[in-house]
Amino acid sequence: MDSQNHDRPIIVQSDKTILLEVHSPDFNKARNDISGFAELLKSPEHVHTYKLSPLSLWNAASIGITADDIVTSLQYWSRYPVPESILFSIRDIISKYGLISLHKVISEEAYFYLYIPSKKLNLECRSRTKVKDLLLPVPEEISQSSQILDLKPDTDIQFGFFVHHYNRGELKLQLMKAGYPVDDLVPLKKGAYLDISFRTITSSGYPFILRNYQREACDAFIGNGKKGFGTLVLPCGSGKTIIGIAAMEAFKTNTLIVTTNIAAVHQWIYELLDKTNLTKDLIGEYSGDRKEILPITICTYQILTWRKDKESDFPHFSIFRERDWGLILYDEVHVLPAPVFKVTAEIQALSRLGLTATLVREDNREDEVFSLVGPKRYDVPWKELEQKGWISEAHCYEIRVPLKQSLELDYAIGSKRQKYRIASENPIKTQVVKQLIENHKEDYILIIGQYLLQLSQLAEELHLPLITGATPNSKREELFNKFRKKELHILIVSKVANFAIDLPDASVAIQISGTFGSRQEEAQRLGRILRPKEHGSYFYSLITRYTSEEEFAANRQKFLAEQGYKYHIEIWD
DNA sequence: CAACTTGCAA
DNA sequence: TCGAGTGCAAGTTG
Repeated sequence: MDSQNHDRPIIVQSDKTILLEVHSPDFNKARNDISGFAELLKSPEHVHTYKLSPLSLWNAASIGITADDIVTSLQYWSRYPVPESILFSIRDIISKYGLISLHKVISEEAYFYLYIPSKKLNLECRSRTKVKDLLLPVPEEISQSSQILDLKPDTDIQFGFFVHHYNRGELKLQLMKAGYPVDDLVPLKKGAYLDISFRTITSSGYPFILRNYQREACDAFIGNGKKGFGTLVLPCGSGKTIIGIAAMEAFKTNTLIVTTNIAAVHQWIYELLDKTNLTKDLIGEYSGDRKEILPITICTYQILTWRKDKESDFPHFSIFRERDWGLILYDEVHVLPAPVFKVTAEIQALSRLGLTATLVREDNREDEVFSLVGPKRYDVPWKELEQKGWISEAHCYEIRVPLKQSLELDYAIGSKRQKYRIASENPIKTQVVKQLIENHKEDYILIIGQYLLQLSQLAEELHLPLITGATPNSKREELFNKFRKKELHILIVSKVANFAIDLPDASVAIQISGTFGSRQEEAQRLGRILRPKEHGSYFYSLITRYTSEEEFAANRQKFLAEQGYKYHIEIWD
C-alpha cells in the first residue's frame, strides 16, 4: 500500500459507507465531491459518515456524473484501496439508470410504449407482480420502432410493453422500487400561454437581478436537453421562490404552485407581485378562505388532500383539470403527501419542479419524489454561497447543562417520556438563557421551546413577550413589528416558529427544548430564522447532560451539518 | 357576509 | 407515545 495515502481524508468500506475525517486539510474539497453522489448519515465531531445508496447514485447520474467520475473521485480521496465490490456495485447501479425508457407512440393517445432492451430484463419485469399488472402486450400493428417516438431507428422493440397513460406514475414508481429508474421520454403537455417576466426594479423599489447560482439552478432545470421535470435542492435563504419564479418566466405558462401553508401562499403572491409584471387579477389563492383559480394559482398541500371521510375521493383534485396548466411547482417538495401522487395521470403529463432544502424524508419516501417529481437537477454548493457572501457563517453551540439536583430522583424513576420532559424543562437552563442574553446585548434573539408551560414560566421570569399558537394574529403582528422596528430585541416563541414564514429576522436563536418529531423540518426552520447576517448567526441548543435529551441532540447534528453549520459543544457548570 | 369559534384530521 | 401546531369546513354572531 502507498504510504502517502495516509493523509487522505476518506475511508470507503464494503458496507457502502464512507468515513470522512473532519480535521483533514482536504475535508472541504472531499466533502464537496462526495456529497454529489452519497448521502450524509451522521456527522459528529471527528468523523462524518456517508452512504452510497441507489438513490444518491441515480441523482448523480441524472446530472451527468458517470460511474467513472465517482470511482475516480473515491480512489483519489481514499486512504485505503476502495473495495472491489463497491466499485462493481457503483457501476452496476449507475448502469441501470435510464436502461428502461418510456415513449410516446405516434398516433396513439391512451397508451405509451415501455422500451426494454433485453429478454432478461423483460423477464425480470414480468416476475414482479406490481410491475407486471401495469404492462400490456404491444399490439401487432405496432411492429416497427419508427412508430415510437425518440427511439433510435431499428431498435428492437420485441421486449417492450404498452402501458396505459394513467399508469405512468405508478409504473415509474414500481420500476424504481425494482431497481430500474425509468427514463421518461414522453413529451410533456404544453399549457396555456401567460406573459410573465421579471421587473428590473421591484415594486418595492429595489433593483432586481437574478444571482448567478439562481440562473444556474434554473438552467439546470429547463436547460438544454432537460426534460422539464426535476428537483432543485437549495439551502435556506438562497432564494427558492426566486428560482421558482425564474422557471415560470422561462415557461411562460399557466402555473399551479403548491405550498405547505397559508403564510407561504401569501409569500409567493407577494414575491410574484413584487418581482414580476403579473398583476393581482392573474394570481389566485386557492385555500380554505378563497377558492380562486386563475392563470397563476397557489394552494396548499392540505386542501388538495382534504376529503369528507376515508371513503370519499379528493374533491379539490379537480383543480388539476380546471385549467390548462403548463407547470406545477412543488414548494418544499420533501413534504409532498402520498395522496397527491395518486393523481399521477394529470401530474405526470405536465412540467413539474420540486424545490427543497433537503431531500431527506423521515418516512423514507424520497424515492417517490425522485420518480414522480423528478431527480435532483442542481444542488447549490453552499460553500460557494458562503464565500460570495450570499449566506453567512452560522455558529452552532450545544450547551450541556447539569440537571437540577432536586429533579434527579424524579428523573431516575420516570418513564421514558417523563425523563425527556424533565430534562427538557430543567430550570437551570434559565440561568444559561440569562447569560446568553447578556453576551448578545446588541443582537436580536429568538428563544424557542417545545413546552408551553416552560415557555410561559420563562417569559414571566425574564419579563419577555411570548408568542404561541394561541396568540391571535393581531397580537403576533404587533410583536413582530416591534421586533422588526428594533423596539424589541428578544422574543420567546413556541412551535409557531416552525410554521410562521413571517417570523422576524434574528441573528441569535436559543433553543431550550426540542421536539422528538421531525428534526429535519426543525433544522430547516432554524435555517430560515438564521438568515444571513453581517457578523454571522448563532444558534444555541441547551441540553441537559447525561439525560435522554443528549440522544435527540446527537441526531439533530447531522441536519445542521448538512446545512453547513459548524458545531461546537460546551459544558456549563 | 365577513369575522369569529369549534371540531376534526394527519 | 405525546404535545403543540396547522388548515379546512361548518356553524355562530354582529
